[in-house]
Amino acid sequence: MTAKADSNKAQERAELQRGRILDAAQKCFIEHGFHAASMASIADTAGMSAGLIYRYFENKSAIILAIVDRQLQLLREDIRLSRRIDLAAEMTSNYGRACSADAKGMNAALLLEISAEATRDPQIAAALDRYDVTLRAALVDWLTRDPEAGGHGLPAAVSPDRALLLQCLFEGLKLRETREPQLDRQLLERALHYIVPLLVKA
Amino acid sequence: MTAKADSNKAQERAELQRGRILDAAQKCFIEHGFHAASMASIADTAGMSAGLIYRYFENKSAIILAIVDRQLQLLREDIRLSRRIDLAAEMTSNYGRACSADAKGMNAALLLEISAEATRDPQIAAALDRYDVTLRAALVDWLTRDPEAGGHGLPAAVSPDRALLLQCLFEGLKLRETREPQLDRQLLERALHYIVPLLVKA
Amino acid sequence: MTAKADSNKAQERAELQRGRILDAAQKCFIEHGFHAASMASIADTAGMSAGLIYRYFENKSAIILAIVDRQLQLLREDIRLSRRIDLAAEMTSNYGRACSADAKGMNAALLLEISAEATRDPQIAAALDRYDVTLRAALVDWLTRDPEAGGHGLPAAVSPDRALLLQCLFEGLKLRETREPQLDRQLLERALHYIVPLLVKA
Amino acid sequence: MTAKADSNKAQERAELQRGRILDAAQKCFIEHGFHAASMASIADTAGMSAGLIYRYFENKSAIILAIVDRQLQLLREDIRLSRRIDLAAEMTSNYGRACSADAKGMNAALLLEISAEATRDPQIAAALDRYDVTLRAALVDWLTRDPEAGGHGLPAAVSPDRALLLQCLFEGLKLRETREPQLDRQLLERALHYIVPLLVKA
DNA sequence: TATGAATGAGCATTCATTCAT
DNA sequence: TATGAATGAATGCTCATTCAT
Repeated sequence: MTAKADSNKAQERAELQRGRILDAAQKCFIEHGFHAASMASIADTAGMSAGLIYRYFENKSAIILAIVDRQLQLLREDIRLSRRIDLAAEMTSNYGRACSADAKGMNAALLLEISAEATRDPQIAAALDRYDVTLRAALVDWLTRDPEAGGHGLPAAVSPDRALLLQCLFEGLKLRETREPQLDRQLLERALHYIVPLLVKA
Repeated sequence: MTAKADSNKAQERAELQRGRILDAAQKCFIEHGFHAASMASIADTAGMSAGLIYRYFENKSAIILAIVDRQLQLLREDIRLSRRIDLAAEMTSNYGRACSADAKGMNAALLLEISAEATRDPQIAAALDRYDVTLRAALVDWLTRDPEAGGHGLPAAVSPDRALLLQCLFEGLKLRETREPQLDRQLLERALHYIVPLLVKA
Repeated sequence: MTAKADSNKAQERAELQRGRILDAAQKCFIEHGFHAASMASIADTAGMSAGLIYRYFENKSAIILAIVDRQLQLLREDIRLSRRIDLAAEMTSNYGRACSADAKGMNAALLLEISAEATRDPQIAAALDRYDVTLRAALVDWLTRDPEAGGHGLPAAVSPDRALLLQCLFEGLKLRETREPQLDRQLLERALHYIVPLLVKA
Repeated sequence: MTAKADSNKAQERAELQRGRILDAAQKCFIEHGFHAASMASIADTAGMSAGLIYRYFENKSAIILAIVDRQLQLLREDIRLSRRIDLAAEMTSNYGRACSADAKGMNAALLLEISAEATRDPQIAAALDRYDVTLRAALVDWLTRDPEAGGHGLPAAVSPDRALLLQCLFEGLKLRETREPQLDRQLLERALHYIVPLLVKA
């Protein structure tokens, strides 16, 4: 089964290369923005020739889209709603994480770039929309579900309001991350510990 | 004093031209983003030649900066905190206003573009920061001030927390505008009428 | 009427520039072929920057198409069928004219390039087809028309055959031009003076 | 003699591979032209890797040259002049044959491509010239030779004229094939049956 | 003041060719 | 023998900016 093993190895390597490219691209996109980042700079950052990138991605748009998908996945994981958690504490500890230009990890600046680009690129808008819809549904479910099932037992009529507010708060906080990465954590924690309980309780 | 009159007239005209250019630029920036919008398209939209723009602005960056300044001014005027207003109602009615590509009025997409650009351009970051600081101070003052003076009489220890939350809410709402311009206003109003009082009351 | 005069002058200049570009392009296309000729080489030959070409032509294809149109126009003028002419003598004297890489004038090598490209590019094929149809119709008319009207009075049933043969001979001769530009003119004249009369006579 | 046998086998295999490559290349050249056809597409069509091609051909030019040689060989075989044949009928039945993109058989589009390229590439021009000279000599011989020896017994002074005309007719017809592959065969046959006898008879 | 022709650097992308495996 | 990853130069094209008019 050498052939099969070889094919596996090749695919593995391909996936590795795609990863290298995406990491580099993310760095560049954060540093310069989607449009201002050049393929040359991405190639340079990835330590490969510009031409090689096109073996792994059809074009620049495909890279952007892949980054968007990866970021939205991370964003989704940013809020874990399986059980009754201390959302305020979680949001506080998430604040500013990966705000620097590291390649992996959800990045606030990138969310802005994505959101801005979504107002023009329908594909990105669609990806964001998919994310929005799933997240909102998960929030509503989490708020409505019985406390014994890890939910908050809110009346179904109220949950959508609260879900919307939570989402706005969450995104407003992400935006703020880019402006005040050094924001006082105690202030933040106090504020969130005041408002979040009021949002998840009847 | 013909000379002085002429000079006044000239300056007036110059200011008018700058306005035309900024209006056109804003339209283009909203439609294509800062980097993708070309000077040619701005000139075209403004109904003048590309070369002429350079008589009024040193380069494209200068236009971007001027747009940022103008937008922040508008944003500042968007929230009037002189007296106790129904903030929830105001925020609801503001939602989606000027979301279309008209030149005047704060535009949500443009705020995103500006915020994204601020993570790279120090001058824009500084402008945003100036705006942030003023707004936060005004909020804190408004929350702390005596009710008789149009404030909410919150304890000075609490106001900063609430001000931060209000700002996050504002901005999260702005971001949401770009994603769900058709959001149900009744849902939005209900949600805001729930949360805003919790933020401005002790 | 300075405005009108200026506009005229500008258009005149634009037409002049287009001409310069087409001349340069033709030279390059003859020398390297449609695909191998680079925009840079065309710009260089035309003595202008590459970017400027795009003010006058949308893209490379548009230049190729313009060249094709110009060449077919010249080809059309190569055969004048208004009266009974000595076609053999005319074809002989046309042979090899403008075979060198000069910019103006029908060029045999370019006809080959055009014909080859027509097998792939539908727009070029359409242009060639238009040319073919008009030429064939003109030939048929010329052959069928009454001798008193400058025609050859051939029966209508025969003219299409002869027109086809004349066209093949004409194009075969063009192809030969590229292979034997130094072909003995006396040999050519003798041959044509033998066959052409047999083609235009009943 | 295992070594010798092995060597024979190897050479045989090499020749086979070269054939595969040429067939694929021809298909690609017809479809896209010499310059627009990529080595990758040739490799793909041949069902092998791009790198392997370079074991059998030094570079792309070498492939083009090999194709030219092979095509001229086929063209040479296309016209059998050993005996008095019905040339008109043969030309008619040949018309449009192999016009499709099959690998074997002379292809009209490819002849155009070759002829066009010959105006630039001296090696291709030389190959074409060799072909021209042989064909012309064969035609002259065929026309001059005694009818009893399968010729047409034309005076030696006339044969060169007729040979030239025949060649122009052949090639003009090849060019026409690319433009009117659906040309009415009856029209064509009638036309050729009129002109060919005039060319081979005194 | 105003134009728009002109430039030149930069962009995304392609492709013949090489080479480690 | 055969692969296909990798390179690097070249290509068509765009665009901020300048400048003669």
